[in-house]
Amino acid sequence: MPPKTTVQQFAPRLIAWQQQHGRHHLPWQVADPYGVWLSEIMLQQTQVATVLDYYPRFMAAFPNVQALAAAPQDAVLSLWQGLGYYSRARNLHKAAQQVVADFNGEFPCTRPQLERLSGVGRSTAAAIAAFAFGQRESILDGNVKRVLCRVFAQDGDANSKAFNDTLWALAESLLPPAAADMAAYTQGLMDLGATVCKRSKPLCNACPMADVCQARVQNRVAELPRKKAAVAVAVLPLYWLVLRRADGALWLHKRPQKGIWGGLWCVPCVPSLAQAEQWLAKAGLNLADMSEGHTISHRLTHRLLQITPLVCDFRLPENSAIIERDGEWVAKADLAAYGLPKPLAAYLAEIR
DNA sequence: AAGCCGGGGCA
DNA sequence: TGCCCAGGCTT
Repeated sequence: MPPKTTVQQFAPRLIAWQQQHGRHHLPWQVADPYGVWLSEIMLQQTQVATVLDYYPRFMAAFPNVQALAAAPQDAVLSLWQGLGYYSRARNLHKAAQQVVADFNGEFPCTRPQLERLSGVGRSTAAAIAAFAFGQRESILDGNVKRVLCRVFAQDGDANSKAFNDTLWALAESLLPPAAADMAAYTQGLMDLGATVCKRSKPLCNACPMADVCQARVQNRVAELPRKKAAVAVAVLPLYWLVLRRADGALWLHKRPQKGIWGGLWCVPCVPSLAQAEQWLAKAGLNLADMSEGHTISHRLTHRLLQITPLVCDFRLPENSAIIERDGEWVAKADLAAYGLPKPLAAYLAEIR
């Protein structure tokens, strides 16, 4: 049981702190639920600094939910290029169509209804409900978990449902009573975690909770929240078959919606030289036609891709089976309209 | 409950 | 290099 006084003081202190020291000029701090929703999706597992780069371009291209719903998926994915977790973009697009079709083009205002939208879970739904509609719903993201684990000295297995449920219950017990405070309160949770109660080197001297923070009292700030068990990083070889026409056009195909880089456009991609050979044979080519580029290391959260480009500058054989395949020649000038995996975009920029 | 999904910031 | 970030979906 957390100390009662700490629970009582949490919200008013946080709100006062946010108003004085929090962030107030982020471009998505608007009344428009569409803008709030877009920012929340972009900010999933992505830092503010990164989103600041993408959000304005996306809003300019799709200023409202109707525009987004009507766009082709590739237009959405190309604007998402480089942000990662591309299922977010696919779900975002789908959710826009849900809002238009199921909610008459108006965002729903309650958390349960918001959770029906693709890509919107409990925390994101709560954020939209709180920011755009003043609903008394609590978020629980990485920042909030860290703040709560410290202020209330919560020591548990971050992967366990039981511990997660405890944190949800704690978060809800802390909500301010007044709807009018929900925006500042919710923003305060995020701001405190991001700028003061940081993962490493937290600025406890600047923290409004310093005198009641149980982790601080117990001298356990550095050990809470407890780290998750480390995930093994698998090293995976990958070969890119870069087929380039004399005019510079590249052979690309749209990747399946599921799996890595889902829905993005990419050069053919195989895990072994044997499979590269098989693929090439169907296009009337073989490994001897390919020149090997330098290997690119691309690290994801849980895997390390070792990508070796195999490049062929060739004139397409008249009867090559490649023209029967699921893919197309893409002119250099048109590449910007195609969402590409980050390392491929970087590689293509490098070889021009 | 566990696995999957990108890319980047930071120490 | 390891860890984590305004998480959610699938199995």
